[in-house]
Amino acid sequence: MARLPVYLRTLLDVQTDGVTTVSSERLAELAGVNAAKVRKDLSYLGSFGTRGVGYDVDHLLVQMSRELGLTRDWPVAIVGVGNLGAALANYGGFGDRGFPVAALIDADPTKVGTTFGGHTIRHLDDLPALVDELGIAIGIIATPAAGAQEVADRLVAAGVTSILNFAPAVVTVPEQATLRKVDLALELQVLSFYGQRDSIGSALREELGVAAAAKNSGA
Amino acid sequence: MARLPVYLRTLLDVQTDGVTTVSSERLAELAGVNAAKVRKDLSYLGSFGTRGVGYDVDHLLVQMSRELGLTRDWPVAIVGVGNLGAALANYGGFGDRGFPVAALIDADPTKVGTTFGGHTIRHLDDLPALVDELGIAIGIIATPAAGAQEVADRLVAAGVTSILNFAPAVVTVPEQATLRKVDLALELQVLSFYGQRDSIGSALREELGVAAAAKNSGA
DNA sequence: GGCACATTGTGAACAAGAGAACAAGGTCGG
DNA sequence: CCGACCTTGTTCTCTTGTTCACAATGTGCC
Repeated sequence: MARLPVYLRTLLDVQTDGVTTVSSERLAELAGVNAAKVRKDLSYLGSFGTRGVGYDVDHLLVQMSRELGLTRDWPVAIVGVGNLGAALANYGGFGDRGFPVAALIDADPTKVGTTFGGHTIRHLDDLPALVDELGIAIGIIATPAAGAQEVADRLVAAGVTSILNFAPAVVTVPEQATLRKVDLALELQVLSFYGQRDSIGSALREELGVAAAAKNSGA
Repeated sequence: MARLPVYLRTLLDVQTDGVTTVSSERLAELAGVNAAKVRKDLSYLGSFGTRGVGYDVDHLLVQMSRELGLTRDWPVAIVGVGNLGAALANYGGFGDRGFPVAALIDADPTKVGTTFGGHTIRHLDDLPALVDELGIAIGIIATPAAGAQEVADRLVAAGVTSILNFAPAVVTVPEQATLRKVDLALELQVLSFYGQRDSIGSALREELGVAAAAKNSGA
């Protein structure tokens, strides 16, 4: 379930506020979803709520962290140290949350060996060794679109079965692996789609208003 | 439909290869989806295919660009010039695709006035003026979680109705606005969830195998 | 100790989305 | 000009996910 992390974050927030129990309704409000959905999602992990009272925040956090596999660190390798890869490597938000950047990888020989953000950039060919050595669990693809599929194949071959793809390309992986994608251009295009609809909406309202009037007067 | 941009990119690829017509089946294969879904999605924009032949790539691209509102540029404002915001500002992938970064905005007085990547950072209070002046159509929230909701409110108040939220927080906007979110930590947590399941899978197989054997021998 | 109240957990209706199958319609070869 | 073939557009079915509603159940008060 992709909603568990949202609940987790919400629970951490209320925990910080000193709250010890929370009802499904309150949690739903804070997480921006339906209360029934919250209860169903939580019941999927087992029954940890007390009827009449709600859920114990600490207990729920423990269970949820365990379910999400957040009781350990998951070392991440970033493949492709271009603009985006460098940005992600610099972005501190990963390590804080249990996903330390353990390796930077590129295929460009002029980049390999240089240091960036405390990491020496390694060559893509070293991937299997790095996986063994550092226990890489997750691979982030930040290459141009053209190289994405090959990188994914190599990651899987090296034993990395969790992949996050930032490249604007369709990538497929064998069933044993998990692939998620973040496509920034796609998000913007979807926004532009809605923006477009809204703006032509206002423009068309007049025109259609006129057309409708004409049609009415015509009929 | 969030799949249109994927089709668009795929069509651009095949166009580059000199292909002039494409069947729904081929398009589906390249886009990684079902052929029936492709036909249904495309028919939603009107009937542009020719039976027995397929879709004309150029024609489809024109129609699709229009539908997605990509016939014009959509100036983007990035709010929050921390690690992530700076990374996004540096990332060239936006401008190329019709989403030029028109403004960098922050609330921190020590950042306001400094220049980054060719843009002078402006204060959040200037937002309405910037929207008028530069025609900002899309706002990107790259602030810490705590400030995200306020920024969203201000964006909407200034007339920006398309918002992309990178902050790890639940943000709500009025119905007239469109909000999409990209949550990097969430993506990693989902991956860790699957990774966890797989690894406990192998660990549990033994244990459950033992347990099952014990149960069998006991019965 | 029992009763009213609050809240969970779940079953059942409902809506949305995906996939398969088929009819309509156009193209190309003869 | 006609027929075989190919591909679209659409309908129908099925699955999946969401929401509603209610019974089960624990808590605190009297």
